Amino acid sequence: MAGAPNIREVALRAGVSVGTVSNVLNRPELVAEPTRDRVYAAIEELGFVRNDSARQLRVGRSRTLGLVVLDVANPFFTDVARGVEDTANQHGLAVILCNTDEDPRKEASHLDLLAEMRVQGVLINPIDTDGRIAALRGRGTPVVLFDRLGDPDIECSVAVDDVLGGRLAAQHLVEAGHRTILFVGGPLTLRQVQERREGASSVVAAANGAVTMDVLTTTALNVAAGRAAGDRIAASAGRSSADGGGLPSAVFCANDLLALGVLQALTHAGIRVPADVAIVGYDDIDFAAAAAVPLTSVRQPRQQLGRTAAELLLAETMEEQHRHRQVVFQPELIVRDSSST
Amino acid sequence: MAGAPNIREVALRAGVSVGTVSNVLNRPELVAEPTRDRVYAAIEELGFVRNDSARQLRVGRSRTLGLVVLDVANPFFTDVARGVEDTANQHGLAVILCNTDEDPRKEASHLDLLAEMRVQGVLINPIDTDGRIAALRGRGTPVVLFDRLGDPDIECSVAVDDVLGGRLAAQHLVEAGHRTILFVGGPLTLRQVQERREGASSVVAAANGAVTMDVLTTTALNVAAGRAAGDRIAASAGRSSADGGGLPSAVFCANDLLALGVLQALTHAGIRVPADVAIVGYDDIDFAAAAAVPLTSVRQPRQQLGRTAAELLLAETMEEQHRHRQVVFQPELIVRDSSST
DNA sequence: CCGCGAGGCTGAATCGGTTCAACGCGGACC
DNA sequence: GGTCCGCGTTGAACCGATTCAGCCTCGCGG
Repeated sequence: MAGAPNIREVALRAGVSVGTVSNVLNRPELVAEPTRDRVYAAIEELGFVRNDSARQLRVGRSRTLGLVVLDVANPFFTDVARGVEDTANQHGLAVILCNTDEDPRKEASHLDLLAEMRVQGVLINPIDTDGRIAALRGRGTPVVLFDRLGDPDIECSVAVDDVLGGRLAAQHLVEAGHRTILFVGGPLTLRQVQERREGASSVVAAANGAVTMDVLTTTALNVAAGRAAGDRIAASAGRSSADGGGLPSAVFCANDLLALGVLQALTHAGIRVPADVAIVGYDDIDFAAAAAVPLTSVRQPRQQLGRTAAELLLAETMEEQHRHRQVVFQPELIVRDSSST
Repeated sequence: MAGAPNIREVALRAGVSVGTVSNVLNRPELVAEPTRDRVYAAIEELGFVRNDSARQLRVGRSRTLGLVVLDVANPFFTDVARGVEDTANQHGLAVILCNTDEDPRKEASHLDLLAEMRVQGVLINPIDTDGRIAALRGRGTPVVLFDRLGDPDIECSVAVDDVLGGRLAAQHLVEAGHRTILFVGGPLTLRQVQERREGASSVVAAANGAVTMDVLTTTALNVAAGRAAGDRIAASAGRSSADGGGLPSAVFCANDLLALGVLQALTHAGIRVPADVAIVGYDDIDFAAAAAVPLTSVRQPRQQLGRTAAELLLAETMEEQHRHRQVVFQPELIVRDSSST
C-alpha cells in the first residue's frame, strides 16, 4: 500500500483480472463499458500509476528518444530541440536531452546510458565517431545524424549546407566592398566550422587576390571566446598592417555567439560596427536580431532541422524496409545593420 | 542473438551463473579476479548492454531525476540545468529535462510521464499547483521547488529573493536620479514577476511621491514580447505626458530577454540608451553582458541554484529522517552601461 | 435441441536483471 | 579428526505490466 499500488491491486478492487486492467489501459475498445468504468474508478481511488519499467521490459522498447547536442546553452540547439520535441510529442514519445559540452567522454557516457534505456532512437550531432554509434545501430537502435551529413549507405542525416552558408556570407561582404575579411571560429576539428570557412575561402579565391581572408582560431563557440577574439582584433588595430596589424574591414564568425562576443569587445574598444568593421554571424538565433547592432547572420531552419530529424528517425523505426535518406537544407542570408553600409 | 544479448547468454559464455554476472556488474569486489575477467571478456565479445528497465523493475527506482522548467530557450534555465546536471552526474544520475512553455497542460503531461518512469525525484519551477505534485510526493517521490519558495512543512525549495532583487534595481535607478520608472513584465500570475515588481514598488513608495512607477504588462518573458513593449514605449515618446505619453527615464524589465527586446526596439526608434532611457534587466544571462549596450542586471546565482536544488533532492532521497529546508539566495546588482550616467 | 461464432474476460507465462539463502570447499584451530 | 569460518559461487524467486490461448456465455441459425 505504501508507495505504489500495482495493476493487481487495481484488478482486485475492480473485481476483474489483471489482463482486463491491462486492456483498459492499452486497448479500451475491447472492454465492455461498465467494466471499463469500474476499472477507471479503481485506478482513480488507488492513485494507480503504470510502472513504465515493467511495461518496457515486456514490450522491449521504450517510448523515449535521445537527443544529444553539443551545447544546451546555445540557442541554436534549444531551437532544434523544440522541433524534435514537437514531432516526438505528436507521436507520444518523450525526448531525453543530453548535453556533451563538446566533450567526447560526456558523449560516450550519455550514449551508454541511452543504450541501457533502450531508447527508440537517437538523434545526435556527433563529435567523436567512436564505435558507440555503430554499436547502437548494431543492436537495432536507429541513429540519425543532424547538423552533419553521414554516410547515406548506413544512416539518415539532416544538415544545412554549411559551405553554401559560408559562401553567402563572404559574397555579401565582398559585394559590399570589403577587401580584408577575418574568419573567426574554432575548434577547427568541428566540421561545421571547417565548412563555413571553406565556403568563404572559395569566394575569396574567386576574387583572384583582390580580397584576402585571415583566420582567427577560437577554442570554443561561445560568447566568452568571441569576446576574447574581439579583444585581439581591437588590439591589432594600433599596429601597422606590415606588422600583421590593422583592422580587417569585415569579420565573419562561425556562429552568432562568437559574433556577439566580437561585437561587444569591438564596441567596448570604441570601434564602430558597421562603420569601422562589419560583422556577419551564423545561425540567426533570436539574440542576433536583438543585439543593439542587429547582426547580419546566415539563417538555418533550426526548428525544421529538428522536426525533420525526428521524422526520419520515426520513419526508420516504423518502415518495414527502410532506405536511408539525406536531407540538406539551404541556408539564407539575413542582412541587418551590422554589415550595412 | 539478433538485437540484444542478455545476462544469461553472458553467463553461459563465461561459464558462470547469472548471479555472478550480476555481481560483476554491481559489486565487482565480491568476485574473484579470474572469474571477473572471464565475465568482462564475455560481455565485450557479445556486446552486452544491461537492460535498464529490468534493473529498475527489480530495484524499484530509476537512476534519473526530472527537471521541469518554464522555457528551455531562456539561458537562465539552461544555466540552472547545468548546475543540476553537475550535481546529478556526480552521483551517477541522469537528468531528464522537460520544457513546459508556461503551459499547465504540458506541465501535467510531463509530470505524468516522470511518475510512470519512477524517477528518483523531481525538480520543478511550477506554474500550476494542481494535485500532481502532491500526488507524486504521496507516492514517495521527493519534489523540490526551485526559483520559488514552497511550504517548508511539506517541501524543500530553493529560491532567490526576488523582492530584494526588485528593490536593488529600483534603488539603483532612484539613486541615479531617475524619477519616472516603467516596470515591464508579465504575465502577472508568475510569482517571480509579481515579486520583482513588488520590490521595486516598495522603493518607489518610500520616496514619498518623488518617484512614480507605471507598469507595462507583457504576455510572455521572451525577446519578442520585449520588442513589442519597446515599440509601445517608443510610440508613446511623441505624445504629451498629460496624454499618458512621454518617455520614462528608466525601464526595469522582469527579465533579460525582455530587456534585450526593449533595448533593441528603442535603439531602432532612435532613442539612446542610457542617455534618453536607462534599462535594467534581471537574471544577468551571458547575453546581457554581450549586448552592444551592456545591460545592467540583477544577477542570480543560476548554476548554484541548480546545484543546491539537486543537493536538497538527493538529501531527501537518502536521509533517514529528512527535514525540509528552504534556501534563499541573495541577488546582486551588476551595473553596466545601460544605466550609467 | 444442438452447434457455432462472437464478444468479453481470465490467468499463467513472459520479459531480464537483482537479490539472497544456501552450498561447496579449503584452511585454521582445537 | 572434527568443527568452524569465510570466500566464491549458485540458482530460484521476484519485480509488475503485457500478451495470448483458452474459457464461458449468449444469441442465432439449422
